[in-house]
Amino acid sequence: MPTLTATARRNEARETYNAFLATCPAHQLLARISDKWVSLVLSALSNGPMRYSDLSRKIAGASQKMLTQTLRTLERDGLVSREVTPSVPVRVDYALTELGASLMPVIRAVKDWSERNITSVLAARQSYDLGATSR
Amino acid sequence: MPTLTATARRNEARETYNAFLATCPAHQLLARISDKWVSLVLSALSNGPMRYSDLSRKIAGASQKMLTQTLRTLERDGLVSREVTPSVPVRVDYALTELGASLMPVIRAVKDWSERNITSVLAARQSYDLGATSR
DNA sequence: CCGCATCCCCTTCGATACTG
DNA sequence: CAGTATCGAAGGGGATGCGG
Repeated sequence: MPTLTATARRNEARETYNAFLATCPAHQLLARISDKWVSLVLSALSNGPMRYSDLSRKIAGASQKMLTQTLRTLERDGLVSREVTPSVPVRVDYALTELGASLMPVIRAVKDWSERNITSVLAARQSYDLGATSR
Repeated sequence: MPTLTATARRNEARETYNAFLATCPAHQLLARISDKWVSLVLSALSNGPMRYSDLSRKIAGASQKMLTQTLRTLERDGLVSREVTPSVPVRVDYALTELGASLMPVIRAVKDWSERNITSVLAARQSYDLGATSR
């Protein structure tokens, strides 16, 4: 049954490939920084440390849950630091670590490319969509 | 009822913010290139044009559906070109456009940063997870 | 003030089968 | 060879309420 073996081989190839992807540094980190809220949080913190509530106000689109979750993963990855002041009420300050700061130029590069080329992309989309309707 | 108005204001703030995000070039394009398969497809094509089946073999982890979908959006955004040769059987070639090629340095920058700093990130994770278990 | 836990929707993605 | 169509499972993310 050649069909079965072909399918089996495809599955095996996929597994192998995905295992490779899981250990690929570039891909892991791309996945991190491309998270919907990560770039916004890092950008906000690039101007200096902020309290949780400040971030919450600044990044109004994020739910509490997403903001906390994002900050946790960033802390875990050593990109931001978290300092708790056990006063009443509690105060928590977040700041970019050195590692986090070193990532900013990369984020800026993405941003720069985007702003330079967004018009081309938008034009391409319009032209593509036009072709679709006339078909 | 102050609670209600507070909630209402948060919702309004969120909507405004999300509307802003939807029109933000940097965010739109970050979302594009950060798609799981986009960087892989672009990297594969950076060595020269490839046929659909070649891409499918090279990027073994992607399902047919995802590969096609990815190629469609990239074509729509003007980052890759799609050329159909109506022979029997059909032959379709994909290639990077000039715009797509101009994006490669940015992708390379992300990759370079990742490879330089992955050890730091991994170390940070380990230390973070250690602290959690001992707590 | 900060954050965790629960519930629930709704999108996303893989598997499979079918067309030109 | 190069897709398209449909279905079902899985998980992201919001709303809400409680705890320190």
